[in-house]
Amino acid sequence: MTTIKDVAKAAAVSTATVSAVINDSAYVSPPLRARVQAAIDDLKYEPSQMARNLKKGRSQLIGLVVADLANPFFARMVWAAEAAVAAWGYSLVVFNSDEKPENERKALARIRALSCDGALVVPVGLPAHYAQRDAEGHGIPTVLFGRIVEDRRSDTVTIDNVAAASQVTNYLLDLGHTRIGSITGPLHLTTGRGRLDGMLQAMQQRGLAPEPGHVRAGEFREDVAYSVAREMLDRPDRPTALYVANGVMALGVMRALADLSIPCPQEISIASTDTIPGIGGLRPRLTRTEHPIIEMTNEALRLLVDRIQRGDNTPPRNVVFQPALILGESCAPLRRGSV
Amino acid sequence: MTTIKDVAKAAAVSTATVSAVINDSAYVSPPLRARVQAAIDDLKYEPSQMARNLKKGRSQLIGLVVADLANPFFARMVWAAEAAVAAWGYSLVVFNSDEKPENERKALARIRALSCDGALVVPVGLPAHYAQRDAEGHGIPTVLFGRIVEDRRSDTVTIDNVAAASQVTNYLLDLGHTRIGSITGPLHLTTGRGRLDGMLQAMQQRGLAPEPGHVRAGEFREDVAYSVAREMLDRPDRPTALYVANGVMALGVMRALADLSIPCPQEISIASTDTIPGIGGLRPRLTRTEHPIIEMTNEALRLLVDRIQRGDNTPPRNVVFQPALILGESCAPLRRGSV
DNA sequence: CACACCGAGCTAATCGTTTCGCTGTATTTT
DNA sequence: AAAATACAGCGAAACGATTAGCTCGGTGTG
Repeated sequence: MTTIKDVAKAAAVSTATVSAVINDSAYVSPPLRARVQAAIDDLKYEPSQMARNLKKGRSQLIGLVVADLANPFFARMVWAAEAAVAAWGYSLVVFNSDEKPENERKALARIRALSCDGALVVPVGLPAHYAQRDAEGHGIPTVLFGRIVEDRRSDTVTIDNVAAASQVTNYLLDLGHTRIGSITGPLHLTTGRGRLDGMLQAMQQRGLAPEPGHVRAGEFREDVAYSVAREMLDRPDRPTALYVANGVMALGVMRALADLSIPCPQEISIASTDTIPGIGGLRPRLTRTEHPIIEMTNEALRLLVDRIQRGDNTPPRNVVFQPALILGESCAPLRRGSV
Repeated sequence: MTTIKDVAKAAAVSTATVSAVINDSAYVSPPLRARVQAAIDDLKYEPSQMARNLKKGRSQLIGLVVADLANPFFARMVWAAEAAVAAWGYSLVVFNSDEKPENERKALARIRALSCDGALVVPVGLPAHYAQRDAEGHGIPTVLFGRIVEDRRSDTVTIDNVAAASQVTNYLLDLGHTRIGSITGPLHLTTGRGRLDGMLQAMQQRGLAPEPGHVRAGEFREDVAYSVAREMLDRPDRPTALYVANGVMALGVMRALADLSIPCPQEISIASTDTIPGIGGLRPRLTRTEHPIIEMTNEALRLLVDRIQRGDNTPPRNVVFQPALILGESCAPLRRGSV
């Protein structure tokens, strides 16, 4: 590899001058500058980011830890994040915790070891880890995404899960449904707990409550939702409407309905928070809330870059986004007599 | 941050000894070792990968450049790649070229600047760029994925596109279809060209050829496929069966069918190469080939790590995977009289 | 008893940059 | 004309680690 020294030698100048030329960090007379530039081009010299970063104490790297890369929601987040960090001049190092605290720990350790300038994390739920930013304000700037954990030291960007769920549930209630079931995610996550709570709240406000067997919580996974749905919907006392907590689960439920030959929305109404991008071909189209992943990701990175570049030490900010209800054809008014 | 010097001072030893302890690279007497370890724990010292990498001339980073992060196929590839590189002890830096040569160039430049130890690239098609590995064998080990470009210096991992397409087309032909159309990708890519060729070959072997208006090539995108399909299928002379070149495009076609109220497979048979993971809820289930993304990605990284770790300088290897035909319900035998 | 040898740890050079502070010259100010 | 200021460029010390080579006692051998 050709180094700055080679260039310096070739141009018969000092390395300091070469550095000044490539960084425009000091005045260099035109003729000299030209000579140096010629040497650079000639030797096809490219400065080593590594050495530069070691010296400057930064890495131009941003770590992204998502909870489940197989989930299209997070895949889309990677997409948005890559575009955003590239625009800011950083590169994105991606980690998948797969909902496992142990993996998350490893990822964060790696992020520290690589001296990433910042981290965007979808936490799997154990508060301890994120204390990167310790008491004295040291540590890697971190933004927590999507899920709230007990950490008053990081910025957070989340969605209002309770509102999302109750919005969807209210829609089902407005259609006349009262036997509403739910399939939600892990209750130790705010995305799981909050959505279930929102659903329960909405029903409670109308003096209703779901039947015990109609409330299920599992993992945010297609196959889990599929089996839960098959089991719940195969019984005679099945609900007339079902609230599903996220996009992949909704897909699992639709698959179960197809397999059980239960027509939707004729026999059952399905509504969910979150959806999968690009499945417009799926009929019936899902009634669901849509979450502004891209805006959320951009905002998260804006916060992060703020901290990184401005050494911003103001108290943590917590940005909460609101979901939007999008109507599909997966819900129908309750047919009298089917209760 | 605490450095190796701090630890050395705290333990009253030289930095060499500390280094020996953390790397197990030389014998250190038990008592001294203990003292050093205590100092390390005490100061919560973590060696800086950056400094270490600068010295050792590697970065423990692998760059991944995909052609379209918004495509679930590549999202899944990221998922598989992250897992694989983590298992090998590397971290994954992700780039999206978005099918634009300019972005790809930037990504590769960045990969070089970061001194990534290797690169896995889904090329957008211009051969020049990948000449990282120059004549003298220098440059970053690179594996080209999915698409073939004129570069005899890199390993490649691809799928047999021609076989995939002709397999699918033959299936349609076996069902009696003769008016078969196709919607494929950009013809400058082997994934586009090859699939179209495979389809044409299969027909040719039975003495058939598609009608000119039934052969369309566009981008590998849902919305593009949607509009092409709408246009092609809204006409009276539409084909009785349609071959679609990839998963997202198939989704777009299904959406077009839904919007046009053309029942599938009753009125038209749809078959594709590639599909989208996790859309089992979509009915009818698509008849398609499935591509072993995970195995392909693992294999690609195996090749890459081989080159990196063994400094393997053997001639480039080209691994070609075979797709598997999976039957859904999106195809039906040709109804007599509908030709 | 002198010799070589060995084991345990240290010194210092090195990786490829950036940057502080210096030098020697040229220009301006008094 | 002397003093002050500015300018262009250089030398060398960092950044935080690794590692070749050295030192310095202690042991084993002839």
